[in-house]
Amino acid sequence: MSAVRPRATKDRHQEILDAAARVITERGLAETRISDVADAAGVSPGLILYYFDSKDRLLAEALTYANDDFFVRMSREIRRLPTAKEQLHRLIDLSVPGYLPEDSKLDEWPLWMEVWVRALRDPRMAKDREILDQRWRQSIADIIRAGQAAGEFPARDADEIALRLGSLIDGLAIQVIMNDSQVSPERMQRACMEVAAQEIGFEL
Amino acid sequence: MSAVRPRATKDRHQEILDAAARVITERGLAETRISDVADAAGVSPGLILYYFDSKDRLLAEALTYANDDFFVRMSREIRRLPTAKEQLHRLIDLSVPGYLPEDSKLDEWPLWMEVWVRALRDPRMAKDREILDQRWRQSIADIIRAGQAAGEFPARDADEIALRLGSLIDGLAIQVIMNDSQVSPERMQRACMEVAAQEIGFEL
DNA sequence: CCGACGTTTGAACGGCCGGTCAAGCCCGAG
DNA sequence: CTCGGGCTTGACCGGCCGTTCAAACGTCGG
Repeated sequence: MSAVRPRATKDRHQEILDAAARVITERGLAETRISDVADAAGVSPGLILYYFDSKDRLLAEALTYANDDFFVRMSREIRRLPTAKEQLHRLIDLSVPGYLPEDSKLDEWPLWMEVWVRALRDPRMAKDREILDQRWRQSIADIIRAGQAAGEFPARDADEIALRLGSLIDGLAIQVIMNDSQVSPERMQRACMEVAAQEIGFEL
Repeated sequence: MSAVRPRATKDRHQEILDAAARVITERGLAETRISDVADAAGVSPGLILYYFDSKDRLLAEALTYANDDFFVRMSREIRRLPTAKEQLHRLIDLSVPGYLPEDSKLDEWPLWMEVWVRALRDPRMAKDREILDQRWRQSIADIIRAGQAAGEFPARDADEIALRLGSLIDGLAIQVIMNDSQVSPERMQRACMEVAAQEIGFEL
């Protein structure tokens, strides 16, 4: 049946991408071998190269795929919440590494950092990174604008605030992920909420 | 003469570390080969391993060495300025990639990002990173405290502000370094100064 | 039951690169 | 001038890993 083959193929594709993302998360991009991915996916090494042109392409695809996936999940979850303030609160909580009890969800921050490093020299990855980052800022800005339109927040430059808040989250997340003894997840969460309240103009 | 040999040895050591830092900056940690460093230093590949135990050790040392060096240079330059406000201004300007006309000074941000990625799995590097990061926050906090003691700034929690400002700088620098079309060096500089003024409590 | 084709395997190849080493070089001491 | 010991070289080794490939497998259509 020709209708089942393409779907099976697509599944294999994604299975391998998932496995690759998992391996990269735990071993790091530089230490990830094709055979590691094969093991994680439960297939033979040869099959990896049957579905992907090269190791480099596979890893690059895995990085953007995983981050894109995280973003989609976050957006879907946030859209359910009624008020802008709650949405923002949730976005921050989801961004703090280790703050919420993760249900077997791989941490996206290490993958993000690999994207950064790779994007420095890989133009294709640089383009993907910029798109993902713009979406990230955009989604923050959209929440702020929605809150302003609903009268929740006073009128201010949403894009500028989104840039600052998003960058602050990035910078803090780096330290939290490194287990910095001075920057606990709780402290990061609090700092983000306070800055958000102050910049956007709402009460905590 | 036994007094001259140790100095020559130390020079060679540093020459190689410098060369390694340069190579890592332009090729990336993962793509840096021993022979690249040898070429950059103008010596033979064998000599690299005469001075360093292994490639891994060399690269790890080079990363912390270069970042430490940058930090020392920044501190020295800042200490010359008379007021806390000027010091802060200078610190921000120096932190914005590509904002000041660089005089043949290698950009430390790509090296920082390599440190982050490596620190995720290398405990020794993790320790060095935390120390460097603490110094970074500390130096911001010290400037703020000095300004408060001098009556330049109102009394607030200097450590908390330093954490926020430092993290904001990190997060913004990432995007600037990636040549993000929405985040120019000028925009980063302005955002940092405005946040600093607002958080610390001074007029621009 | 057969043939065909997409999928999967794992052995084998080949290049690359970290690390070793024996040999020379340089320079100062005696 | 000669000796000695660090310093430097570059050829070489060995293993690792990305990639290739021929063979096998399984499934579906006829």
